[in-house]
Amino acid sequence: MDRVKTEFNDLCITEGSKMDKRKNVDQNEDEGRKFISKNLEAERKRRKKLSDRQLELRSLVPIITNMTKATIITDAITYIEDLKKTVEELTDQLQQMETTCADEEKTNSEEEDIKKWGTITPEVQVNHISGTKLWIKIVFQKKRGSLTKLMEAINVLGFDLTDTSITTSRGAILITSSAEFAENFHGGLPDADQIKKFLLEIIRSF
Amino acid sequence: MDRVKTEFNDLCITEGSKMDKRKNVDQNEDEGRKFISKNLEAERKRRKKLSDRQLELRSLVPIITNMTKATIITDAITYIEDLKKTVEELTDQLQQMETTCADEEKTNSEEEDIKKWGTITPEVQVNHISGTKLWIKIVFQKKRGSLTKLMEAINVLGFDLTDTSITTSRGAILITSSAEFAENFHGGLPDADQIKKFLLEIIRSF
DNA sequence: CCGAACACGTGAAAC
DNA sequence: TGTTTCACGTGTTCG
Repeated sequence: MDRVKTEFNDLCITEGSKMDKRKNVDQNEDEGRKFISKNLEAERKRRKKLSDRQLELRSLVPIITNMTKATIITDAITYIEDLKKTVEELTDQLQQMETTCADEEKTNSEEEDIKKWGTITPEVQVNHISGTKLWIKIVFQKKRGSLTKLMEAINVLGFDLTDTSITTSRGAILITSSAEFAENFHGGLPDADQIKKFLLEIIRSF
Repeated sequence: MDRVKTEFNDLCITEGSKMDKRKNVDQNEDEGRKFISKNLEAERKRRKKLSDRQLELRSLVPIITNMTKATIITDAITYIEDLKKTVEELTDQLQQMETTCADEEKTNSEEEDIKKWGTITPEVQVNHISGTKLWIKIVFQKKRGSLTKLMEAINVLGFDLTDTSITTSRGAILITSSAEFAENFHGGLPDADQIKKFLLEIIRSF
């Protein structure tokens, strides 16, 4: 693959088109005399250095379409562009990841803040969703049998809890639930505010 | 900064050291005649192309220590190395992120597997921990009022649930809880296996 | 003046 | 064959 080193070290005499601009010509002889340019070796060195650099660059680039000098640079360019692109994509993904995980940790910390309150202020939220469906959130300080009593009370109200989540921590209980009003229950659907007051009364009675 | 374009388009005649290896020399004249090499323009074009490539490469690299050709390539090399490094770091970070988040998602997927069973096989686990403390795990298919009834049953047994976690999903209920036997309850502490059978009976009665 | 960097034209080899 | 790519030596410019 490597080209044969040309051993062409013949002389080269330049001739000006109009004026004789020659500087390093041997004044004594017009005849072909051996003359070496001053910067011959320097130029050789420079060329070698440049060649080495290009070789090094080529070794870094994974895909090489052609060994030629121009294509080496082209491949390097495309490679750099690819790398830039991947870096962008990765940073985007990582940022998304961080934001999502940050949200989760945020809720966690919020919960922990609630836990650290020590004594919980009772809280009841009742939201009417649609038809016989309600969304309930209850927070209260746990006591002996309080959860069972609350369940009984809810059952007395004529509700059934669906998709319930109950979290207890350090003596506090947080309940969020979708509640559905039992159709076969006697009496009409109570008002959301009524339910709220009723539940709050029960919790406070604990 | 740009070097002045040398308008040196003078002719160049090469002279062999011993033998005359000239090929394209005008045979009629030994005197300096205008002679153009065949691939003169081609070479010019090639050089221009190469120069353009290098210019393009230089435009991509952000930090440039020197305008010289060799340093351009060197800077490109260091830039590529930096990009590689950042890509590695980012992939590592992202992998860590994914693994940590994967754990959370794993539990989720496990739950989802449970959800997909469609019909749940009732399951009760009761483990004696210490003294009056038990650990209970209950899985069963939800029905109207089943949760309340279970709570009542547990209350009847003389237990209070502490640190309870109730998860409901697609009609299935999973309860894990630390249960404490009420001291003031009449009768002795039942056997764990007895409790288990009792709870299982209740669940099956739903 | 010297060293570094460059564009140039050229011959030769490779495809 | 011709086209392309390369290394070479050189003149020139700039610091």
